[in-house]
Amino acid sequence: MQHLIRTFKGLSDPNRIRILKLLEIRPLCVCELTAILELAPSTVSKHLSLLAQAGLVTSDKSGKWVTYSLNFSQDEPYARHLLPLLRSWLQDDSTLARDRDKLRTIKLQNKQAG
Amino acid sequence: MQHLIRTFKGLSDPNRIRILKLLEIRPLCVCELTAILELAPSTVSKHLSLLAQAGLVTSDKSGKWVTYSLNFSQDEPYARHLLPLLRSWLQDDSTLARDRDKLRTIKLQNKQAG
DNA sequence: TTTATATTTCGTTGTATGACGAAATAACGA
DNA sequence: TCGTTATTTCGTCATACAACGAAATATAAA
Repeated sequence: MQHLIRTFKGLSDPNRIRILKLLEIRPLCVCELTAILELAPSTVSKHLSLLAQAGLVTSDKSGKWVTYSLNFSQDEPYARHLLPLLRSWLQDDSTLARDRDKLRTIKLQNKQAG
Repeated sequence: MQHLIRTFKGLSDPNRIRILKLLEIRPLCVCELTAILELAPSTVSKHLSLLAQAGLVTSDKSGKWVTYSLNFSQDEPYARHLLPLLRSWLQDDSTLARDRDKLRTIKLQNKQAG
């Protein structure tokens, strides 16, 4: 029960939904998400930590960056069922569309910087 | 977005999950749920109000009683997809099993009283 | 009509949550 | 090494939420 509650709580915040909808596109590091959401890095990190505890995302550290991805693992049946539903929902949301636009810009900046 | 958040918040409390899992068995009035959950009637009423706002349940007043049911209406796609998932989950939870037992007892009491 | 039952609304209280900034930790680059 | 960048942890603050009891409303029963 507790884990299911944690999972639903993970899905119960608009900024966490924005994060999950961005991770549908590709895995992202905290700094990319921070730039798109325009929240403090500590805030984004906290959200990601909650999503990880809920089993909705996994993290992978490589060098300076911690990359977060959607978690479709067998070990997390709740996430495994809910993430595909979430993918099918909110396809016309304007905030999420703007976030996707911002992701494209940020990607470009990264390529220029790298 | 807001409605999806409301729906997930509706699912983010253990007592509301208990209510939904009881409504899987049959529609129930506030007083039956109050007796099973052993919470104040005002608390149960508040939970049901939140669940109704989330589109997860509907209410039907007849005489003294207000009966709540799971909402599988076309108008509520989130509930329509999430309630069947919830039905498939938590099948071995001991608190929920005790709640189901209590429902059987309460039903008997009602029959004796009526 | 009066009483009892069912439900909701309102006000209060303690706890949980989301936001931030400051500071600690880790790894890269000059 | 030293500074920069990325990330997390900690402390704080304002708001949201779950619980209760008291009171208001509505219906049934005596």
